[in-house]
Amino acid sequence: MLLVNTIRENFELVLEGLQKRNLANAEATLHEVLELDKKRKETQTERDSLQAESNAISKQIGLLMREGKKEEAEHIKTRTGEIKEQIKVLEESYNTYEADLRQLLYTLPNVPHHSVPKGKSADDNEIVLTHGEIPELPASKKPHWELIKDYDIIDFDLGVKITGAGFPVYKGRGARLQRALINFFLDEALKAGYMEVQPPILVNEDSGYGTGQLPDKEGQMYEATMDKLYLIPTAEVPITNIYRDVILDERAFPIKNVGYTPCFRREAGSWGAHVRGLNRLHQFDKVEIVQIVHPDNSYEALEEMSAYVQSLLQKLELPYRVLRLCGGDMGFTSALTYDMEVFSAAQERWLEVSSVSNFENYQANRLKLRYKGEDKKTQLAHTLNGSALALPRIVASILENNQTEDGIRMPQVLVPYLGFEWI
RNA sequence: AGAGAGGUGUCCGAGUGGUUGAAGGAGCACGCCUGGAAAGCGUGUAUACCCCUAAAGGGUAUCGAGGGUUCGAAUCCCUUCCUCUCUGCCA
Repeated sequence: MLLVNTIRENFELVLEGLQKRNLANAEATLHEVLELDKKRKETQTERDSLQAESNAISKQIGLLMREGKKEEAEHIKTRTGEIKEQIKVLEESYNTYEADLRQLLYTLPNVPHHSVPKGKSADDNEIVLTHGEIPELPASKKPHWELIKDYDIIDFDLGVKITGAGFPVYKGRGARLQRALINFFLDEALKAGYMEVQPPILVNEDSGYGTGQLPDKEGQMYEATMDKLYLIPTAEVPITNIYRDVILDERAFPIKNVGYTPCFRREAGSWGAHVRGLNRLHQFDKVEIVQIVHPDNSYEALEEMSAYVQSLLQKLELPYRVLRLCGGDMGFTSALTYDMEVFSAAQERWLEVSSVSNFENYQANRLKLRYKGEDKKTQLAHTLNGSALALPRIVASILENNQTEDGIRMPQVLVPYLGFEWI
């Protein structure tokens, strides 16, 4: 959530930023925010002074009662009646202003970093770099959805039987590959200084609001309606919410957490020609990294996270590219996002396997995640997160890129985790 | 799931309607004391919003959350969440 103060003090910058996201009516909305905030303040000032008067009278009554001057006390009481009426009216309009303001702020996405390119869709994303050789595959090359059948390692039909489409069953070496990747990712993160956490994979409403899945995106999440809980779409939700309503000591920075969780996404209406096999699932595994840092260091942290994710891809010997997302393609809450895409050589497509974002204080504002520095002032922290990594597309590209006439070669770095070199 | 107890500031802990943002203690910070430290003494030690601001200062709200009674609520009533103990069930 954007800060009203930021909007007031940097109106032009905020406006420019929102326009980069192609937000309709940005200027009018920002003016409305300031107007509502002004009314809110005026109402509060009025309400508070009446409340102060009322409190003073009550105090006086207390004193009179103690002195036994009952009649005088009764007399003063009559004055409080009308004050209370007025307070009630003001209170109501204050609440309305505040609710409207909040409602409006929820509709405003984060202001993009100045380096974010303009653009409307994924086509306008900027390719920052491309790394690695695209493998030459035998003429008999197959996409992963055929390979998994040939080698009987991932079974979509079984998943349909048990649950439904998009819930595959991993079997044998397929299951072991999953487990190896999870362990590899977690171990690497530990080496990079992250603390491992195992959060719940069901979250409550407050957590949904904290990281911005709610309101408006409940359609993306599976909901346990009886208990009003949501299955997480990403570990970002529970891990970042660990720090909801927290005031950190500045010395605790940087906070680096890593967690493995399954992720659940309804993906309503997003199925099409390009989502065969492992390209899009309702349930998938992901290792997520989260950092909470001092505002001065968040872009440094973003670069560090980007480099870290790239190091994983390099170790897995996968060709990849890094994109800087344009204003039109960036997530609602992000200020700057790098997407990492691996080349899956049989599909001949780039697949997004990680998205690393700096949210600056946008999430922190909703989360009330603050820190206290040497000057004893409490200020909003900056939050970042990234996938490191999402498994299914990594699996897809490993299978496709490493296929040979004799089987599928596993990346060397995974062999100690797998206990085998070939599928 | 049933019965009971309870949720107060960083922590422990008092407080059953009237200058209570909240006694007392611990911790922490700063200062004094000391050769240095401990002890001791002193001062300070929440958050949000608003007013006024150069600074200082002032106001409102917050004692799990929400609502109610009252001139006035940490204290009374209702709803709800959570924790603990016992019983039941169970990986």
